[in-house]
Amino acid sequence: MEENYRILIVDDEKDLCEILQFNLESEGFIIDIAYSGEEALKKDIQDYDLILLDVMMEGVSGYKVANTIRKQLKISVPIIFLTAKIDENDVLTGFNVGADDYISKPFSIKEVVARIKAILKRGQVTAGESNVVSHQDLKIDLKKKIITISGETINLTRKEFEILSLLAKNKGQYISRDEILKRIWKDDVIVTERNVDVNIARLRKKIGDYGSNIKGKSGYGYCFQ
Amino acid sequence: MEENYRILIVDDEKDLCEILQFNLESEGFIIDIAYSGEEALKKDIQDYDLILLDVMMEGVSGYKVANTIRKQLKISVPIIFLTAKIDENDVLTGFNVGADDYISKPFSIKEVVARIKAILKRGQVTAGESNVVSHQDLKIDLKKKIITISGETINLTRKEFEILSLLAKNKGQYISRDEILKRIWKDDVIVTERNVDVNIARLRKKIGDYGSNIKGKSGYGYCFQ
DNA sequence: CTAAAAAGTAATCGTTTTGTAATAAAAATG
DNA sequence: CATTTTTATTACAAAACGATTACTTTTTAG
Repeated sequence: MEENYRILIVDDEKDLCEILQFNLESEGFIIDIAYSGEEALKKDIQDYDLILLDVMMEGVSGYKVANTIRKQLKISVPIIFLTAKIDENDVLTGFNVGADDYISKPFSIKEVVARIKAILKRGQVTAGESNVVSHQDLKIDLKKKIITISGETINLTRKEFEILSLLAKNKGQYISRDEILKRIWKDDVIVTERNVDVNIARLRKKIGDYGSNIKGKSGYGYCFQ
Repeated sequence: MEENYRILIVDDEKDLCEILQFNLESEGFIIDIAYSGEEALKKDIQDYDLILLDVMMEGVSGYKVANTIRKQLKISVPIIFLTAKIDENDVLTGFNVGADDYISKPFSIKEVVARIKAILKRGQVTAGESNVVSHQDLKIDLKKKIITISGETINLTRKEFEILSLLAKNKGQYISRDEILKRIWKDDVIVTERNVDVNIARLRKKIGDYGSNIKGKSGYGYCFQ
């Protein structure tokens, strides 16, 4: 594991934190610690590659932290829950807030390391593949989230970018407004389908000549070609 | 999992649906939900890569849904049954109607995800490519919802496309107007049977020479041959 | 806290699709 | 073969759909 992954440990048991820190650091990870939920949320979550999160903490619980990270901060960093509970219901709650794994205390350090590596590896594979979609002079860098036309950067908003990416990734195929909403807006908020239209219009304007590459067809949706 | 697989969850337990939805979405799947068998059959089954189907539902049961998908709609999308029953007989019935897997409640989310991935991986070859029905030079891409004649795209409206697909999927078989209405118009609106005629006429015109492949027979309905 | 940017809403207008009804043509029936 | 029933076609009307605009709310960043 050559890359130096950053891991945030969130647990109010100081001793446990230190044991984890020591072992994970000797595995080459960069460790940061928060001793409470409140403290964790003050960190720049974006900066970490993985979070080890204790479920049972005074004040803001681990579930609450995870929920905030997912629903409010909208960060998809992998989360591994640490818990003393072994109840099936808890496992469900954990997954409910988007946990990537669930380790019950007491656990062996080996196990924790193995799971962390498994998850980080999993993310790497998908990260590795090509992340630039291009069509003639229009290039979409899916990872950097920028598009360029003849090398010149076009300033798109997040939604505009997502829509263009989605359409470009499915070149030649019509995608319904409903599907676009489902895939880009998820169900964070309930918005009208007109919203898609409006964003398409803004997008078309911004990408100039390429605007006409986005076709709309009654009853089918939009298509990039 | 880079490709965005679409999964339809059919279950009348709303909570369970949501847990599944949340977790599968965080795995990168695109989720759609139907809270009953009836609702499921109104969806465009063709659009999904996999269906998670509860067996025990009020009204139209999971078995019935699966049966309709296989026998009537003639769609070979993978189906995973979800069930509280652990009776061996039920397992048999499930596989009988073409289930690809069978998961008993209560199940862990992990298990569900693992099985879904296994099935999608298995069917990778077919899942990626689009489902095409062809007759000589006329090709109907059921997923992209496009028809081409000698490679040239023919512009069909949604209803026209649906009718042609239905007839082509049941090549050589007469389908009554009543049946066509039931399958394509569902019971959204009540329209006269003449409507079918009109759409057939429009369709025939658009597909040129192939128009004569759509036969009408008094008292029987229409047939593509 | 304020200003700018982004996202969302609503209203309007033009277009496409769909539905209906009238009529002509074809098929079935006796 | 005449009559009734069913089907095909056409023209038109209604409804649904989509693009665009102006405006409001929300979010972001300084």
